[in-house]
Amino acid sequence: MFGRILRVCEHDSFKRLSETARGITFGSSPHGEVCMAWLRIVDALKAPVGTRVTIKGWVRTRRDSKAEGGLAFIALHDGSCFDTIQIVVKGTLPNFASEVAKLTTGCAIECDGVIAQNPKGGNELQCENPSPPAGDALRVVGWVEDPDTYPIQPKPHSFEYLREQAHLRVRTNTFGAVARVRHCLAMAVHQFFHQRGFYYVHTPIITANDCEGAGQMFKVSTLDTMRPLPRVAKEAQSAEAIEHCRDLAAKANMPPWTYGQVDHTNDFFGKEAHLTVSGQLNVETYCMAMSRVYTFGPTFRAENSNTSRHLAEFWMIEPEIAFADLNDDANLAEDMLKHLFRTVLSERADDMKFFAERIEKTAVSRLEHIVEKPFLRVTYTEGIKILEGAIKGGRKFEFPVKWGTDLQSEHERFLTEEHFKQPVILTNYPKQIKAFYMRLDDNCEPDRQTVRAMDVLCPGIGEIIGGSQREERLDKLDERLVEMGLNIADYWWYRDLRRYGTVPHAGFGLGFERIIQFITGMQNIRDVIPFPRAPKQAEF
RNA sequence: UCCCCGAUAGCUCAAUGGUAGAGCGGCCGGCUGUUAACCGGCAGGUUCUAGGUUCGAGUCCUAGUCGGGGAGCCA
Repeated sequence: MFGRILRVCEHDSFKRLSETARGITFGSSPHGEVCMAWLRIVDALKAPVGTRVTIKGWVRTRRDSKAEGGLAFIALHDGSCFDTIQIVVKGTLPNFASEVAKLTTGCAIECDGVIAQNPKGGNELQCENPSPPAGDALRVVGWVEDPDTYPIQPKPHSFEYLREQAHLRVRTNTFGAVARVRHCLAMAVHQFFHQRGFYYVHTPIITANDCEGAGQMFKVSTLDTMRPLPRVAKEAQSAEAIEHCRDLAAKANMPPWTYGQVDHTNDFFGKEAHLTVSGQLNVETYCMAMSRVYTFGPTFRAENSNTSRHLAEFWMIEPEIAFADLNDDANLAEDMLKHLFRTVLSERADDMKFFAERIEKTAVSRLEHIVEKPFLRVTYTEGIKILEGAIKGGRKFEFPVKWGTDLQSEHERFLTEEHFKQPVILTNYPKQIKAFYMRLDDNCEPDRQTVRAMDVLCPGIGEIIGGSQREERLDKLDERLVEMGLNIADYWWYRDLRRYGTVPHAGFGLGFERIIQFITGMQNIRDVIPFPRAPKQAEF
């Protein structure tokens, strides 16, 4: 009767249905029975014509026709792919006038029907009651209570507006596509490292190191800072007075002030604690035993940054490789980026096609272009020469170009967007503008000392990766700590790595949201993370 | 944090200091295997907040809040 039907017959288990639907095979049932399987839309769009299935999802649009005694066309999405499936509902359904005709954008429905060929090509679902009838073929699972004020309409919304509707914006095609691409990339990151023998290390989110030194940190404390602070007046500070103050504070779970400073001895960790700004220092310890490791987790920066490329909470990927130098590090970064690009092009072709059509014309073509040829590698010093040459040629920059100073955004963008027009790995920066743990280059001119650092610059985004070979020599590391005014004692366990079996090693940090931005062409970083955290922004 | 721009119907935007408008969406009707459908009608407003200038402020001034772009910090 139905030509081809599902071989499997599942009814009520969400999990079993989903698993079954993935590996479903189609063909004639030996018993001729009618089976109703819940298919995700991605599978329904590929199912053979005549297959009888159930589909569940949310209405994107509904249009009506008076033809054939009344028809309703519903575009349904369920997140399984970019495309919606069209449900064609016959006017003969008992609940057609009472329910189907009243469906609006956002309603949740499930419908039974038969896969059919759409006159314009592709699959659609003919929703009709089975014979004999066994309940309504289209069932409304959840109504939209007031269609007039439902925030997501079937029309282009501004990203700024949708940011204020972050709990609903994933129902739009853009944010659905971003969510699938984000997932695809996260899986591809793990796949890339796993295939190359890296171990995934869960570095801590809370840290009591005050030595991370990468900008402003969020404080983590259980002290009740809402209460008045017992404090000892400067002129009355005696040992007894301070002790008394500490007692009071300990009993009240308050942060006592002594000598004008918060005393954290009563705090949860007994010392000042923060949210991590990087897993690098911790993951280096695992690198010195496991050889190839990486972290992939949330990272927090309390900087008051209001830009399209910064978040207060973002996800960072930080590999660390032992017995390796800066060149190995750059190779790893290049291989990883190319793996991510290839994976997203093949696994999320539907979403990438959308980004290329509606968000950024070159979204697909530039990735295809990039994976085909090696990244350029240029030293900082060569980069400066190129910039100086451009200035001589009449190019104007707001900031001066001078060896020994950090490159400004405009300089980086000039190199990657105008001069090379492709990703560039810039290496060997002057030591005074880089972190203490980066390895000093050998054989430098005395007044032009550089470190084995690298930045990967991409058109449109700027710096997407920052990395370096680490200083593995204890004496050199200590010199750098002192030079930068850091307290050597605070770094005791990090220094131990250089005392016990030290080896050359290297690593980098990749901002996960920035790579998603680069791939999708989404201009604001707040639109590539589900619930962005930024200054004055933590509503959801 | 600094510089610039903005805030008007559910959404996107108009409106010379002088009666608050359109498109989309919603509702009603027409047409239609439609698919960002189309055609007609209806409803929908404390013009971000608080002050000020003016006979009169959506419009000008001051402050604030929020949003956007750029910069710094970085990933």
